[in-house]
Amino acid sequence: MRLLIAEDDKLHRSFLEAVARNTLPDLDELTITGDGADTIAAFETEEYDSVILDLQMPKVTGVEVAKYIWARKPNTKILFWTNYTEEAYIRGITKIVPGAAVYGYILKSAPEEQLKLALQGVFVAEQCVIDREVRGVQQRAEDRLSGLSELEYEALVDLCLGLTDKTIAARRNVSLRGAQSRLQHLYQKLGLDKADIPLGVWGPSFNSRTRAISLALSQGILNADALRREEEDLQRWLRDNLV
Amino acid sequence: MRLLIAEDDKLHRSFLEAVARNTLPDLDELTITGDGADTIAAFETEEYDSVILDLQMPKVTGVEVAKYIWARKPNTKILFWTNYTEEAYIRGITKIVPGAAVYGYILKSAPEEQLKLALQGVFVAEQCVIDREVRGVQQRAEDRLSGLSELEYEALVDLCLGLTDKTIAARRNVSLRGAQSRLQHLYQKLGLDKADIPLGVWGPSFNSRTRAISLALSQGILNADALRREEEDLQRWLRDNLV
DNA sequence: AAAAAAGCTGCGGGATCCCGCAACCCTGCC
DNA sequence: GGCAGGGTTGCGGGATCCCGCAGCTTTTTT
Repeated sequence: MRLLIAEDDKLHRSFLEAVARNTLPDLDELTITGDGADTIAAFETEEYDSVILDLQMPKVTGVEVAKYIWARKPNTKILFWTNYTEEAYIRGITKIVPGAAVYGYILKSAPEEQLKLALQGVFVAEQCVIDREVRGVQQRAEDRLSGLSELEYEALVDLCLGLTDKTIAARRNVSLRGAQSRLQHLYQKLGLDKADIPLGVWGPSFNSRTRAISLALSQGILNADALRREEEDLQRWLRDNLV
Repeated sequence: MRLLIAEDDKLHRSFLEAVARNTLPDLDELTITGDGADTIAAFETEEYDSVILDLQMPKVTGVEVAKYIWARKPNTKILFWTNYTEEAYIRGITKIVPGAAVYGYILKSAPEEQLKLALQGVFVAEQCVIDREVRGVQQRAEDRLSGLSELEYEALVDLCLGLTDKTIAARRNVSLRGAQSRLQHLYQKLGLDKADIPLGVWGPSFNSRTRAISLALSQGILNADALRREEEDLQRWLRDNLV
């Protein structure tokens, strides 16, 4: 068994190494990398069947690394190991996980015992091991009443990047009204129409557009990391469409 | 010497404990807490002259804890120990540090050697020890050309919370035009007028209001944590001003 | 004391946003 | 076939936002 560990915090790194070494008896080879780019580089020169991935790494996210890995070797077993249960990450992962891949999702705050179980479950028994909390978020995201549809999520991203309605329309290939319509649905889903809005005497207290961002952030649907990644996509698109 | 360590990640917790124990010879008492509320509780029952604070803790931030501590015992020595150099935190801290307090600011990513030096510097020699990187951010924030003034920062916060111009005006006790004027300056400072904006054929690509949020987040002027705290202030204000 | 800088304010107007209404696709289902 | 549901589109209008211009006060600088 050949294991690759990608984690930028050195403490967690050595901790993971220690636990892996005495939980996985048939560990032949172990490599450790500190950021996304290194991880991909390592994966290019060597063969690994198992990977532990920290999601928030400088420059290249864990999600992107996973995407890269699965694009090449879809049967690589990946254990995601992260701090928070941000919906943005979970959404990103469930979008790229190939049909019958083996993977796990565990929180850094989980007790060591759980980590050991996850290691064995994913890498030895080849099961999917998803943390309870994470599973909860996943459920909610799939629920089409409380969760956002893919279209609404796209709209949210564009909104948070600071685009105008017109630009959103152009980017997503819909009419102006179409873009506005998506935003409208987004507002509803986020609960912007609800009594959530305490009307003062000065009319409505909130600006839907910016309030939507605020809500999305506080509910963990989006985070700064995810936004940074989306910003790059946007810049690429802008370059290609300057006309 | 009585030391209090507040840190939610258990790995970092034990690491800190180990380093503190063999760097500070005259350590009489050592308490460790895992979140902000506990920290404050501990501080209420016992006396401590030195504290190590993680900034991002669940519920009550390190900044708030520091505020509490310094409000009672201004000569408590505090070492802030955190992951990132978010301007929001730095701004929060420099706002509450009492005149001649002894404190330090060090990054989790710093080598162990630096941590040891900081421990001794702050707790023994009673110097202020500020990490280079952090110092850089601090400088820029104080620079009135690149940094935001307190007023502009307030406007940014209100903007990010999703308020309308009208509500901002009411909250900050200025006229409607006054609020808009602040926003206008904010946009300038953030570089929203610059060539940063690649005009497509569809006119301007960005909505100033939302783009400002995007920029502020990506530049680390604000973060989700800081916003959550501000949201609470806002809710309080809303309650008091429903007329 | 004079000059400069920073901030607040009213006015006005063009651009943008938000959204109800109605019509028109599709797709899937009875 | 019929029919409901999700998504898109055009139209129209009221609310909001953005900002230049000009005048005012306050603070800081010279």
